[in-house]
Amino acid sequence: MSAPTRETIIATADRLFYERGFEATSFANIAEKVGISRGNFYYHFKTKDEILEAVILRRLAFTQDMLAQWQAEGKTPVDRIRLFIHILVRNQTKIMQHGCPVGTLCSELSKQQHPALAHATRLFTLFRLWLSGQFTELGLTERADSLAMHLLMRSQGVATLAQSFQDEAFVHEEVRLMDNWLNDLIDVKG
Amino acid sequence: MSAPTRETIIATADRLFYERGFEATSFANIAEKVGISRGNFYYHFKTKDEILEAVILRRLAFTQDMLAQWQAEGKTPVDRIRLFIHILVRNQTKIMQHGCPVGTLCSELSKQQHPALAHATRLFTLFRLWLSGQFTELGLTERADSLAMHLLMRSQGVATLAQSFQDEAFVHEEVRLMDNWLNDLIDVKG
DNA sequence: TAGTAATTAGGACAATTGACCTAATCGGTA
DNA sequence: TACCGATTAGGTCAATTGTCCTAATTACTA
Repeated sequence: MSAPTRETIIATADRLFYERGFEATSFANIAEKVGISRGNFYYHFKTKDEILEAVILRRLAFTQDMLAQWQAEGKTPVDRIRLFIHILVRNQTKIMQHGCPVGTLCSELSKQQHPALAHATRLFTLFRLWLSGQFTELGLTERADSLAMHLLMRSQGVATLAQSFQDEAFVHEEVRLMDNWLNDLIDVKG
Repeated sequence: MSAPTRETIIATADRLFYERGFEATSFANIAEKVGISRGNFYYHFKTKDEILEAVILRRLAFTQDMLAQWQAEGKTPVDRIRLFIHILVRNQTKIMQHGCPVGTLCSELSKQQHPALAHATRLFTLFRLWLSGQFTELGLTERADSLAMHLLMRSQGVATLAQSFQDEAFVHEEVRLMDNWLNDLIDVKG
């Protein structure tokens, strides 16, 4: 199996699924962007679900790498949680254009009642468990999972409204509120 | 023009767009559900964008009616804001199945760079202005719009995660937190 | 060099899409 | 009754979809 070609296909599909959505992206679209024939494409992936599966696996791997990097980069749990919060600012342009890669994919798969929804939700779970670990480390063991879900919820809400309203100031304001929320959380604790 | 047929088509399209998404719903799907021929359908709506426009207008009208009813039903601004918060519980089943009707539509139209996105966003704006009015009435004039966006953001986030995780308890917990948030807001003020 | 497996290209397939057309039928009016 | 516009049904159109097949080409090995 030719790793480069296959990897290029997955990377391109990943980008197109994010920018246009899964259903709206066709085999022809991907093949064209990659610069190969549809026949060649079919040699690597028999069905559309198969390429979707590969894209999700790729995203899972990339997400795990990113979380591992945050784990090394942030000196304290609070620093690390802030790294999560600030993806909204770092990826602001893309989020305002296409929303959150995880949220929009899950939403689409859910509507289509697609069996891969469970796999896609695993992406959320990665963040959930990682965030929950940070809160546990802060001594908020019992509330850790709820707090993780709460932060996930807020980032999803910001992404959705940012995509609709195209309002840059709103994103910054909500990120500021999340920072304050985090500060209050450790103030009360300490 | 036959109002009943046309209205039935719009209502059916509205439901299908919500359940399956706009792109994933075809003329044939709608016509079949309504029980008319595709030719008849085309008599009422020339293009797919035309039926989308009609659906958005219908939703705008229904939303305005709902907000007017809340305005009459809630005795205080706080009561009215709570009516908004608790749609998450009242429509929980549908939200867990298909997400928020407004958020998922805007998200899809944004990905397709569909010109009707601006119209769909008007749905958000209706809620935004109405909520902002309630906060203003509470004396929080300067922060009113930010607070409105904040509540919209939270309801969107809850809807997205509820759709992905299918977690009923999470929805109730976040609604409780929103209630507390509202209480704190008026405590600080008073 | 010869041969074999991996890879690629190009086309074909049935099904479905949005769009369009024409003929039939309906309802109310003159 | 005769007429006419409003409504409906059914069929057609080119384009695109996911899927599949076969032949050519490449890369590697004996």
